[in-house]
Amino acid sequence: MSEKKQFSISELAREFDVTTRSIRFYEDEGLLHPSRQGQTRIFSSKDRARLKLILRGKRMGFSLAETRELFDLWDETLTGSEKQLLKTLEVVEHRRAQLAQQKNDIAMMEMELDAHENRCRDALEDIRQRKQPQQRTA
Amino acid sequence: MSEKKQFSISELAREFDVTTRSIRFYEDEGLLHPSRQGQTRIFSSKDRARLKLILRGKRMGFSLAETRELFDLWDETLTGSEKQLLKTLEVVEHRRAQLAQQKNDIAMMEMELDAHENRCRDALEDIRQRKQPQQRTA
DNA sequence: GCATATCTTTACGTTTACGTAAACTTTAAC
DNA sequence: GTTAAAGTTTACGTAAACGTAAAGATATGC
Repeated sequence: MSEKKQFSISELAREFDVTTRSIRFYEDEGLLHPSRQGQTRIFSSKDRARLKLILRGKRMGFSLAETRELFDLWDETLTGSEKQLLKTLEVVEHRRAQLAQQKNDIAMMEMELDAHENRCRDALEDIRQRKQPQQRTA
Repeated sequence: MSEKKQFSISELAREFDVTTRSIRFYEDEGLLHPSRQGQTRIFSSKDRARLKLILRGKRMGFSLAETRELFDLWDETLTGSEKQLLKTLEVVEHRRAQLAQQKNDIAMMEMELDAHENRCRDALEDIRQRKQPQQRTA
């Protein structure tokens, strides 16, 4: 079914454009748990998926600690007590709120980019027509 | 028109829940340019707006350097050469791509949160009914 | 059998974004 | 006139997330 089940550290590094140092660091921090063949790390497709999630988290501005918190919660889901599960639901709600905030932030920023792009194009027009920049109606 | 035009450092710190240290740091890094009354910093409503943007950038995972790049570009728009303006448009496009990626990331994450919340609720049901966790159909 | 490539561990260095403390000035209150 | 509150500069400290270099094991090609 799946494309491949095992990966070397440099394969993953190439695929996701990160250094091997980073991958080893993520393991040290408890975000990845590759198995070993002798001394050499063997990464499963689950590790690969997790690496993808780590990098997505980084793009979203999450710290490694935050991403690890999520990983730990997911892992707990099968074995957790009622109390743990309830706490998980709280964390999930908190993340949702964060995402809502981020969506808002993105929308605002997009509007600003639109506005500034327009100003920029106007300024370009003025330059190209060798006109003095005119006062435009807001 | 505007609510207020001048702010002390601690007023801004309270309003946005940051430390004065951070605000001074942002000034050192060239992100804020308060005027001075003697030795004391006086922040304008423009500074206040910028501080808001800095913090929004942080929520979105931008570094201070990235936010400063935007500020500098905006400031350049009025005085910039054609070449500078064209470069600005490039940067704007790049930011748009980033935002598109982030929106994608957020959508994925929301789906995962949904899935995990459901799993979590199922597990809770099982516990509350003192049943053995059954194999559910995927 | 020796070079090359890929892997390993260990460890110190670096950047970013502040925290924290010390020492001092200025303004307001009593 | 001195105590308290808010401001200042200077400077060392710190956590996160790696970079970078050293020194060595392991396998593969020629």
